[in-house]
Amino acid sequence: MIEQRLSQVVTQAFAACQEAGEIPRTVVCPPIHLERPRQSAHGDLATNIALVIAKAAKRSPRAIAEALVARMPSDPHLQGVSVAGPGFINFDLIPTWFVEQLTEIIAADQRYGCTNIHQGERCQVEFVSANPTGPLHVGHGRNAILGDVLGNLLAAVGYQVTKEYYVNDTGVQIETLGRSVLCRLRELQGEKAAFPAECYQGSYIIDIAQQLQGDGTAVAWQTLDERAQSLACGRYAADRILRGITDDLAACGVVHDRYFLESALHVEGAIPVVIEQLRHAGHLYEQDDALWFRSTAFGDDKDRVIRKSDGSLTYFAADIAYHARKYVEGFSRVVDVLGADHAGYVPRMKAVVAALGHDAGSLDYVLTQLVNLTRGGEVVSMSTRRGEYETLARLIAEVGRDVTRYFYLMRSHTAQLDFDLALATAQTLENPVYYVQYAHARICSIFAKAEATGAGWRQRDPLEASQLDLEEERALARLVGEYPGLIRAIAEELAPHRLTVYLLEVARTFQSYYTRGKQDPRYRVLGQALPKMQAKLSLLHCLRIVIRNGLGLLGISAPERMNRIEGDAAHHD
RNA sequence: GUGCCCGUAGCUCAGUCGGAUAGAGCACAAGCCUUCUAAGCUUGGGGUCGCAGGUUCGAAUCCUGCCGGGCACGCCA
Repeated sequence: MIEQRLSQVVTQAFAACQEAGEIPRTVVCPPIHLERPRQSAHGDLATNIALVIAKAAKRSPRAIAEALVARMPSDPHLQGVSVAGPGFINFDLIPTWFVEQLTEIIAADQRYGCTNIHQGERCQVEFVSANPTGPLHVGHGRNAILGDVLGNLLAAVGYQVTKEYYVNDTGVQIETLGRSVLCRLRELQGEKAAFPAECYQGSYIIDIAQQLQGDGTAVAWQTLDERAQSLACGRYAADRILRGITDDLAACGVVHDRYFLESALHVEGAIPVVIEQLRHAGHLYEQDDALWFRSTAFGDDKDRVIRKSDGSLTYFAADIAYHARKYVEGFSRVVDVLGADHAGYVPRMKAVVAALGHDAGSLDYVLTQLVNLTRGGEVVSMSTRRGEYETLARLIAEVGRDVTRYFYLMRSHTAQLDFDLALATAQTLENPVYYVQYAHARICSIFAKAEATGAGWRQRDPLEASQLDLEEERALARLVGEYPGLIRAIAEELAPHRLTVYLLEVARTFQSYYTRGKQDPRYRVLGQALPKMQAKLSLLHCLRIVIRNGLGLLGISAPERMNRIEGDAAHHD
């Protein structure tokens, strides 16, 4: 907030310098980058603009900085501006600069951090989209949580977001699924045959076969021929598995707005239509009896087959129609969250979007790297074939929703993630998610106490700036003021892990401040003269808002009290 | 072989658009509870930012080449 204000001040100074001929008119004013210097001696905020434009302006950075400072309009929040080092401009703020900001935070409340910069734009986030041939495993979990939070973040900057799951409910894999179930069914009926190696080996297939037999469905299908039975089994199993997936996702707090079935594309006849469209635009050609899409014209490594020489369509063909449909539906921005093993798919899909006449930049791919699930240092196998993998459902049951989500979000999605179950469960006391939640609970507890003593927080009272005179309080105020800018940046970069880093810093700064109250009464909130307590409570309320809203975007609860965990008693010996 | 991701403290990882003396947690060492939750806090040790060049006022960050780990390279999905 203060950053916006100061960047305007700098922009005005820049314009004034150009007016005065101190900066050539050919130099474009870059985005003003204001940062919090590591050392307090370097002011409250600093900008490097003079260093950035020095070369283009053909003047020394220091000279430019001096000129900018000389022509800088005054601002009531500034008490000093200086040029330092190679040409940084350091800003010293008046001690009470943050008061308006706190007032604004309290007024914005639940909406604090949300902006409307993308108002009126529709965005679709497609994620999970796992084939309904088996339960979700921990790799899908990362995709699910990341996609869910990206959706929340994009909504926070104004997009009208739709969270979507694309279901491949046709094709080879569903046929294999049907055959797998049918084979297990035959086994249950006493037939003796080796279970095919290419079929799904997991025990859930047997469960489905048992259910089929148990509810009499299998009997009704006995009049059908082999292929029809297999197809029926496939549909039945896919439907059941998809329902299981939906349940597992719900257990993680992930709910999609829509499940879009691939079969719907076939029913609509959407694929021939989009093929015609591409052919018309000259992006297709026939070769070796197959139909090709000239994706190399848009930067792909090689052209891609849409219709195989045997006349059948590729998976890619359906996906083209699916993506074309997204734009027809009115989404101006599309985000697909995929596993990194599908990275090779990105150039051809962007090529499709471009070939259809859209900006390829409107389609973003977020690729999640591998998740290594370990338990006490040992890698847990995730082979679907052998059916030994660790399911997401089991992870949630064992670790819990909040911890699971936080762990997935803690690391950049561009890096592989080691998810240590032993750490997530056994070391709950040092778990960062509890640390952040605890900060929230502690603040709530202080408010409850204030209420109980009859001197509760009165929101309507004006905040008296002079009452917040501690350095730590200014640091906290500055931190919560950075929140909206951070959300904007994170939504732009599609990098939610930065929010966990930020929340941890907020929690840490608060915990440190809080604990000083044990020794130093000035740091205590309760028991102060009324105006001071009111001011401190207002600050704490802002902290509470930021933690609550931040955790909310992450889909993690912000409890008002934390129940003690067994084993903590050791600390009191 | 080609493309993408990763390499930062003993371990797990942050590090924004190139910025001032590279950070946190865990682990280790020493302290702090009559008071708003000690699930906490304070202090300390610990670094060839994989290696070598380059770009420039300045590089963990950008470029090139290597080394190491992962993933992908189909008329499969």
